[in-house]
Amino acid sequence: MLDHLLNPTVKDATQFIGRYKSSRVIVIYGQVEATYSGRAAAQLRLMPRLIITKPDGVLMVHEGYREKPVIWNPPGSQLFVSVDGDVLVLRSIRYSPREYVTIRIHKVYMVSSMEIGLTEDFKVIGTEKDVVDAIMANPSLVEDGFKVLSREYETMVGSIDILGEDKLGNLVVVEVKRGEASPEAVHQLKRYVEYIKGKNPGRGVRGILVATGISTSAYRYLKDYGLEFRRYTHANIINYT
Amino acid sequence: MLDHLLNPTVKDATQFIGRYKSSRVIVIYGQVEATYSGRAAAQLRLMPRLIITKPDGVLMVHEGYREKPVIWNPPGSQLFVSVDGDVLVLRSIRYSPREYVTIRIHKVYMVSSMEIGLTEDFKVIGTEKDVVDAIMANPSLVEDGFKVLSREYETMVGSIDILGEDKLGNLVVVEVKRGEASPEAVHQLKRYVEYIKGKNPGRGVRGILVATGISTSAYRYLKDYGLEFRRYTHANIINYT
DNA sequence: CGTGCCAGGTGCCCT
DNA sequence: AGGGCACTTGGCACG
Repeated sequence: MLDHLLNPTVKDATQFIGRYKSSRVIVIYGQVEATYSGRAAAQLRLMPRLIITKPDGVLMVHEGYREKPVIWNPPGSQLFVSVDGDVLVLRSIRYSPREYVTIRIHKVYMVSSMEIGLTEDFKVIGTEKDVVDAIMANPSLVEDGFKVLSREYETMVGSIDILGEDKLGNLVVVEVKRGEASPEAVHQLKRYVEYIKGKNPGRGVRGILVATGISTSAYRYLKDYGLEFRRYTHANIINYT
Repeated sequence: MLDHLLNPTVKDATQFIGRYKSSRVIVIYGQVEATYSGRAAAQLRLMPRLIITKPDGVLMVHEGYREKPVIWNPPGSQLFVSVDGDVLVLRSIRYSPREYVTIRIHKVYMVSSMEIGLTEDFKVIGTEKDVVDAIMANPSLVEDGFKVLSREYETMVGSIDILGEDKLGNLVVVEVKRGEASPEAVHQLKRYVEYIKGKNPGRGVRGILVATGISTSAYRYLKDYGLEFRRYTHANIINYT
């Protein structure tokens, strides 16, 4: 199930990788230099690093710190293994946009591989969708008397999370953020409100930002624009998901 | 330099991880279940997976596909190792925001570790900063006769990449994007232009979006708003970085 | 396949 | 520590 080679020859390592690269996750500890070129470009000098490949084409070069790889190609890339003298060479091509990663491994300390699956039904709880779902099920989470007219209402300037109506008959644009609302979210809401106002002359239009919190600067914009904020907590929505 | 254990006992694996967790990268192949809770929540049932820890506190649970870990905690988190019967337990705490990852490893196929450094002077070429640098060095990249007045000009609605003046004395707001410009970039530029117009009544104010390309919808907004687009290619700027 | 947008985004720089 | 923003953003759903 788990296969590995310690201090393999270049030839053995090449064979190992060739055998498993399209069906398994492969982990390589090695003395590595690497380059990336495409939309941008970067270069890494020789140093011990960790290489990971996955059967979907993922290629990552990890260093000793940080969560993200320092150089990578995403799923859908194609991996080629070859030998250049004493150096094991991995080349990865991403096709759209065109991006190249070349890894030269001067010394392989270990290469290992195991078949690893994918959690098909993986689900994160507490996403924006969950919040919108909860509001759809219980509109009063926005405010008393709120009625939903439409979800994901498409406009020329983007799609509105929820378009509704308050108890006085005003149109209400609701923008939902799953976390701390940023100024960008306020600008977004303002755009929607202006669009709806333009489409419904003479009718009252309000904008409500629903989020777990809001930054001070975002709150300032919000007030300047005459928009409103409604805080929710996980506890508010958990009963409706 | 490289250390590893094959099919270790829980006790040995625990010792191994405890010994290296604050100084080295550790890779574990194992039969794993995991939970995450914090701003959101998620759960993984027992399955073979790949665990990686780094001395800066990074903890990642990788599956057989995708570039990103399915569950993780970022740098700055703290890792605790313990044993629960026959199960190796990794608990990770991120402090701000408070988030918990718990990994239960029912079978360790292999645990390995190596000291890996960090490329201190790592530099990506072709970022937005590079483009702005190039314009600062050669303002005519924006247009003939363009003069820079200020970089990162701070306004109430965000910071303007470059504020300048054209040969006719109009103020020019320049927004730089390193890739394909999205509608969001156009809205951003529009905000800045409106702000500058408000601050400089009676003065001509233009807005120019500088990017390698622009999406069709973004271009429509741009034209609607009376803004301008200036394409650049990597070749344009490479001489000035 | 591009287009749009959320994400537990992460990382970087600044206050 | 928190704010603001770029990112080779990645990932997903949808036209």
